[in-house]
Amino acid sequence: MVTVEPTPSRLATKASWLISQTAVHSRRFVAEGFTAADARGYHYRLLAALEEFGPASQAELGRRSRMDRSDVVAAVTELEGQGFVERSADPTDRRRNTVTITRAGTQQLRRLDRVLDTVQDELLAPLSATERQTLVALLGKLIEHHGGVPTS
Amino acid sequence: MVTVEPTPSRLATKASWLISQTAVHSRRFVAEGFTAADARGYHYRLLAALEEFGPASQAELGRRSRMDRSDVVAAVTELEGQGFVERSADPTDRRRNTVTITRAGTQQLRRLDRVLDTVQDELLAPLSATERQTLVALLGKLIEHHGGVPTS
DNA sequence: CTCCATTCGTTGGTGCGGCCAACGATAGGG
DNA sequence: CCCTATCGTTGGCCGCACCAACGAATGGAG
Repeated sequence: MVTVEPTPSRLATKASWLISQTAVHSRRFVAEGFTAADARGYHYRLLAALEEFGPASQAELGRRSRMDRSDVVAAVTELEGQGFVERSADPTDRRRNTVTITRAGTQQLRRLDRVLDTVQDELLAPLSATERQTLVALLGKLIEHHGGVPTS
Repeated sequence: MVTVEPTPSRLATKASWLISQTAVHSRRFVAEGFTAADARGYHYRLLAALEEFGPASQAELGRRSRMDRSDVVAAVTELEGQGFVERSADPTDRRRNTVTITRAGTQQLRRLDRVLDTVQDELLAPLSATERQTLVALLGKLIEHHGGVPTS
């Protein structure tokens, strides 16, 4: 069956645009939920990395969560101010700061996790469960290919 | 069959992160190709809208290409400086500027189109033709749902 | 015909995410 | 011991998206 579509607006054929545009919507949703929790994307990424892989130096954190060292500085400072992480001097290497997630930080992480789950539902609303899985799988494949996820 | 995966790194389960991250890669590719052509994302969107729907006022252009009026001003000014569009006073409404794409502008659009096709291939490299179609379809569905594409 | 609300172009500013250059301090291998 | 690499930090830049406000112009209601 050939359905005549209303001209797919050339943009709609460009994956790069589709992805960027979807990211815009996603960011909007995330921003809404996160500002309510007084957090930003970087915060979640740092907290998640800390919980998954344990305390680490800031440089190491940057590698794990794919952030620039300088951005880690700012984010850690903010998280520290909120009491979600602690900076301590690394005794074995005085160049390093060991960053540790606090109890409150773990709680914040849980909070943000819930926010992201809500976002998930809003963002993927028009997709069936199967489609959602497919989308996540495809995107995962892409990211895996392009530099991959910090998995160790 | 149960394959033991290396712990999907909680981030990899968050669609919002997957999308944002994929967008980052996409943006990087696009930026590479576009800076070579001395263009930016906004430029493509404007040129594409102009070619598809014809000359329009800046406000109208903003609606078509989902940009803020103020950003349209800047982008049109740049495109005008490059000779890709022309600003002319609308005789029927002196508030409006009628923006028209030039011959050179159309050529630039073709150029950028080719760039985006190249980006497409790099970005979607790990996906089969079928998977690419699926991905595009799913993303299209999402965008359609959230505000949709400027199709008229 | 006179108001009033609306639209348009424009200016200027905000925020996030991502990046780069440079610095002083420290570590560590040749 | 020197040289290179790493670490934290500062300061800056870019792209994209968005908002507030302004004067100029429009158009409809009374």
